[in-house]
Amino acid sequence: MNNEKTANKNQSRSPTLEDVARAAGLSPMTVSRALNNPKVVRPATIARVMEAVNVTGYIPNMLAGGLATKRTKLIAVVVPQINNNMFVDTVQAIGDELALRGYHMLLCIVGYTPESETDIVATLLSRRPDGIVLTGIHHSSDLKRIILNANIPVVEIWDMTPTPLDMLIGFSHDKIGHAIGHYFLEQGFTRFGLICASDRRAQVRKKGAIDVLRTAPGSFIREITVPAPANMQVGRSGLGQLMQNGEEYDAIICTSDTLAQGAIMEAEARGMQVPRDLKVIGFADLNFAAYNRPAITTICIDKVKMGQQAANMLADKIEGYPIAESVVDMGFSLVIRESA
Amino acid sequence: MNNEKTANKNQSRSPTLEDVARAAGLSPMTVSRALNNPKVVRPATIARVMEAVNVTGYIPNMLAGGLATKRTKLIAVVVPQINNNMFVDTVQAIGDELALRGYHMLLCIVGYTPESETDIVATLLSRRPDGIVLTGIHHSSDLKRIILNANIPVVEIWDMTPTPLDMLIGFSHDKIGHAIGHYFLEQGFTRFGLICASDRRAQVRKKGAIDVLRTAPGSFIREITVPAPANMQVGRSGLGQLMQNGEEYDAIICTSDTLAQGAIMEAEARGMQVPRDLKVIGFADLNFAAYNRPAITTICIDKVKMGQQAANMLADKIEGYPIAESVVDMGFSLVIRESA
DNA sequence: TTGTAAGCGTTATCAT
DNA sequence: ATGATAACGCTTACAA
Repeated sequence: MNNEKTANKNQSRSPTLEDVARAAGLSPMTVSRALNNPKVVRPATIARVMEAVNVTGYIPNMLAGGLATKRTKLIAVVVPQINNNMFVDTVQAIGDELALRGYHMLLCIVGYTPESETDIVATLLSRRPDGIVLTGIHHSSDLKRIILNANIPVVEIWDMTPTPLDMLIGFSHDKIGHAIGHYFLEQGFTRFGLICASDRRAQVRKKGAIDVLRTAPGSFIREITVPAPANMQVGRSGLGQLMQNGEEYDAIICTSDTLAQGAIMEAEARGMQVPRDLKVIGFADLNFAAYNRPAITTICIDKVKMGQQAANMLADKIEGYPIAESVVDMGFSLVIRESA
Repeated sequence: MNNEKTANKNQSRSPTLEDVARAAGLSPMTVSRALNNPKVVRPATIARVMEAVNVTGYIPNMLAGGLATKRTKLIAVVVPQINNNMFVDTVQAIGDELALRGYHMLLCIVGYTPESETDIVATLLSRRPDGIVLTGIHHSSDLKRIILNANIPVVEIWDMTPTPLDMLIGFSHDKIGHAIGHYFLEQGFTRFGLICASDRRAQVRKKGAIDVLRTAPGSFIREITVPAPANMQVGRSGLGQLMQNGEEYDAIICTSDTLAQGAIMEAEARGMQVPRDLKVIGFADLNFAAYNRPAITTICIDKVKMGQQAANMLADKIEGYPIAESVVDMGFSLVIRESA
């Protein structure tokens, strides 16, 4: 009996290709082909393999597979946060779209000021993902080095630059700031308060707005930075600080809808009415913006589409399809509701 | 010159332990130890290794490592959705806590009615995660079989049963239903409408409430089921349907805050005022509930704590620490605000 | 403290 | 159409 290897193999060790092969009376290689490249194996053989797979309860080991093929069907996704409504739609869209394409999503939530984005990405790369999604375009040179060294497709999202690491889909925070500035200037306002999160992209939006607002003769501009991630409480105290010396404003520009919501609350707590006494504008068109009282005027970006396209750009590149545009500016739209 | 292997190795192939070993003049095994079990190697040797790691730009290959050790430092997380505010706090908490413990999170978003949860989990298991988080306690027998076969720790969340697959942290939907029922009965109401999502857990909450409401003499109860995932629009039309024949209600019970928000809007659109003319209660204490007008009375569960504990139970079990309680009922609290 | 050899479970490649 | 063999990059177990 030459089955010393067969003996005591029915442990809790999970079945391997070899176990399936033995059960089917085939070689492991044939089983592998039946599973991954069925068109090159005889239908009858495939049936035997499937039977054996069911009998054994075989589940492939993608660690071994990935090691051999250098393809993991894994995409790493790096975002600052998901529970503040900013990125969650995009993340879900990425996950959904990747699933359709047969990929899994390794999600890494790093906060707004990761001690070391480089180290985080390095551990992610140790899983040998087939591609990676990065939020934003500002990365350390170390990060750039290791990621280019990894030689995998990258999509940066939520920002805009003509020179991404690899591919990019996003929008221009600077242009958004300009649009907000012009919107208020056209209405003849001159006194502006800005509540800005201590987040690099938020600051660009703020700067863009200020650049425009400054062009108005006799304009009064006061800005304040609050810690990221933004929440309503921080928005309230932001407006409080802007008004602490009795300053009066025509309009308050907030770098997120969450801040805007807080600012509106604070304004009302101080006996003002929005928009009658004060205009407030937010950013991102978060899920509550349309239903707030007053409904929040804001900048809308298509977060779902951004996620879908990011996922597909990655999958396309991984699979060798041509990429029509590797830098995509999705644009944005001003959604005028009640608050401004 | 015995370096035929050394030659033409400076390709774009990413460096391996062997490359580092060669650069450091050590064996691969020593490099491995220096990296993973430094206390058994001489400090001077460690320094040489670190130097070589920097020079080569080495990033470990966890596929190979996991294949050898059968430990992946990967946790699979399965949730229905993240962009409806229901599960996102828990998911973020799981991810954050896992990161602290040195694990990565493989996130799988499956919707409320996955065609085949079993297949989805099977592909997840092919990554050989060290543990898995499942939302809910109702699984097919196939699913149970493959997951028990995989022989890894499992935590089920967001529900309650004395007999989980392995570990469990959640709360009782039935008890929540009861609590809501009693809350309204105590106020002497008799006419109830229920808007329930077509989601198994929501239906249990609904049933729990009805069981209590029925005990009131002369009670009038009307229920309606709306498709999951719930959104505000669906809540609006839900109330519309409940009232389409001119029925009048004292209170509307919604299986989520989102539905409640929609029901409130519809009530107001019909000229009613909440809570004066109609009470509305929701579920989950989603982020907007406290700030809605009127603020939504709801059931609060500690979603963050649930995620943290789920992550830690898993990591503890994986790492061999004892688990104090493998079934944790987190309870819930009734948050009385304005809407009911 | 460091090194050697074998094996983890796949697939690429070459034979048959 | 199927099989044998050698990687893939790491760690376990043992030896030195």
